[in-house]
Amino acid sequence: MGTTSTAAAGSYHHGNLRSALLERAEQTLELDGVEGLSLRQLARDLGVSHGAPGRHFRDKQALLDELAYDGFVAMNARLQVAAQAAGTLRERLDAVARAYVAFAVEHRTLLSVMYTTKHAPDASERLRLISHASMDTTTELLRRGQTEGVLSAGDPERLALVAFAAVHGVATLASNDLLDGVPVEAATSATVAVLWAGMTAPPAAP
Amino acid sequence: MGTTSTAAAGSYHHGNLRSALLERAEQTLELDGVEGLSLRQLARDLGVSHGAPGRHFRDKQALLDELAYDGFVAMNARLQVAAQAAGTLRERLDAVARAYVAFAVEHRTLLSVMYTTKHAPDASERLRLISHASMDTTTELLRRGQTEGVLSAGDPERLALVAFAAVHGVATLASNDLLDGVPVEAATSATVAVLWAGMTAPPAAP
DNA sequence: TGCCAATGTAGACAGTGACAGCATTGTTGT
DNA sequence: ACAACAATGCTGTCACTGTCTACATTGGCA
Repeated sequence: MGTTSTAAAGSYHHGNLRSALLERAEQTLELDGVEGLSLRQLARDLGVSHGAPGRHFRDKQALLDELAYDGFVAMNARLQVAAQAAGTLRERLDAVARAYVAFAVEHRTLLSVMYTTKHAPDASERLRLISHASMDTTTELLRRGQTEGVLSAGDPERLALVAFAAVHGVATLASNDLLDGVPVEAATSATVAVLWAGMTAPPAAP
Repeated sequence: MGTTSTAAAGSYHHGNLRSALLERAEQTLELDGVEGLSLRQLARDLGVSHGAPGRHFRDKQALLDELAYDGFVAMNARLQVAAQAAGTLRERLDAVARAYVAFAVEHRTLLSVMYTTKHAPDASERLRLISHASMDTTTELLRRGQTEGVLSAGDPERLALVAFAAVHGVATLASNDLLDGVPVEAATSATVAVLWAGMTAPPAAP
C-alpha cells in the first residue's frame, strides 16, 4: 500500500497494533481497573489473535510500564503548560497543583500504575528519570520564588518535595474518591493555601 | 479436643484457618505484592485444599477487603497512641505523622490495598467508616490546637484534610521508594514543619 | 445419641499469561 | 524483478488461577 498508516481492518497485519494496544489498554484501565486488564481481552477487542500482543510487549508488565511512561509524558506536558502560564508565582503554583490533581482524577487507574514500583529493572530507570521531571517543574517554580524573595530560604529541592508530596496526597485521595464530599478544587486550593503560607512564613523552630 | 485454639496440624479441620489465611496473606502481600497473592498458593502454604479459603472468604476481593479493614484497625491504633503521647501539640502532630509514614513503609502493599476503592459495595461502607477514624484523630488534634489559640481559625475538618493529605502524600511516596535519597524522617518533618507554619500563620489571601 | 451446620476435600470449568513453532507480509539489496 | 529476510501476526499448548458444585468429616447441641 502507498501510505504507511492505518492498514485496512481485515488485513493480516494490523498496521499499528502497538499504539492500538496502548490506547485500548488505557481505556480499559480507567473502565475496569488494572485487574480487568487482560492481554487476551485486549487482543479480542482489536480483532487480533491472543498471541499478537506478545510481539510488541514481552510481558503484561512491559505494557504497563509503557503505559506508565506515556502517562508521565502526558502529565509532565500538562504541568509544564500550567507552570508557564501568565500570572503571579502563587497563581502558577496553584495552576500546577490543579493540573496535577485534574490529571489524577481523569486517569485514576493510570496514576496508580505510574506510581507503582513493580516495574522491570530496566524500565524502572527510564521511569525514575521521567517521574522526576514533574518534580523538577515544581522545584524550578519554588527556586524562582526564592530568588524573587517571596519564599523563605531553604533547600528548594526539599521544599519542592514537600509541596509535591502534599499535592500528590490530595491527588491520590481525590483519585480514590476519599475526599468524601469535599470538592477536589476546594481541597486543592486549601492545600496550596497552607503550603504557600507555610513557605512564605519564616521556618518555625521544631 | 479440649482447647478451642491451635488444632493439630494433620487434622481434618484446620482450627483457625481464617486468621491463618489473613496472617499469611499479609506476609505474601508485602513479599510478592498484590499480584503475587494467590488463594491457591495460600491454601498450599497452609497445607489445606484449594477450595478451603472459599469457606471463609467468598472472593479473593473479600479477603483483600478484610486485610484492608484489619490494616485500618492496626493503623488507627498506632495513630491513637501517637496522638495521646505526652508533649506539645506540635510534637504530638509530628508523632502522628511519623507513625503514619512508618506504618506505610512497613506495610507498603497493604496500604495500597487499604486505599484502593475496588471493594465490594457492602464492605465499602465498613471501610469508609473506619478509614475516617484516622482522619478524625487528626481533626481532633487540630481542633484542640484552635481552642488553645495556637492554630489559625478555619474549618478544622478542612484543615485536617489538608494535613492528612500532605502526610498521606509523603507516606505513599515513601512507601513506593520515590523520595529518592531523602530519608523518610526528614521528608516527614519537613512536611510537618511547613504544615505547622502554614496553619499557625494567618491564612494568606488567594 | 443422632441430627445438623460448619468446615474441609475433590473435581471440573473457563479464563489468563507465557511460550514455541509456523504463516504472512513489506522491505531491501542486487 | 526477485529472492532473502526481518517484522509481525496466528495457532496450539502448558501451567496456573478463581470460582462453582458435589461430597466427606467434624464438632456441638437438642
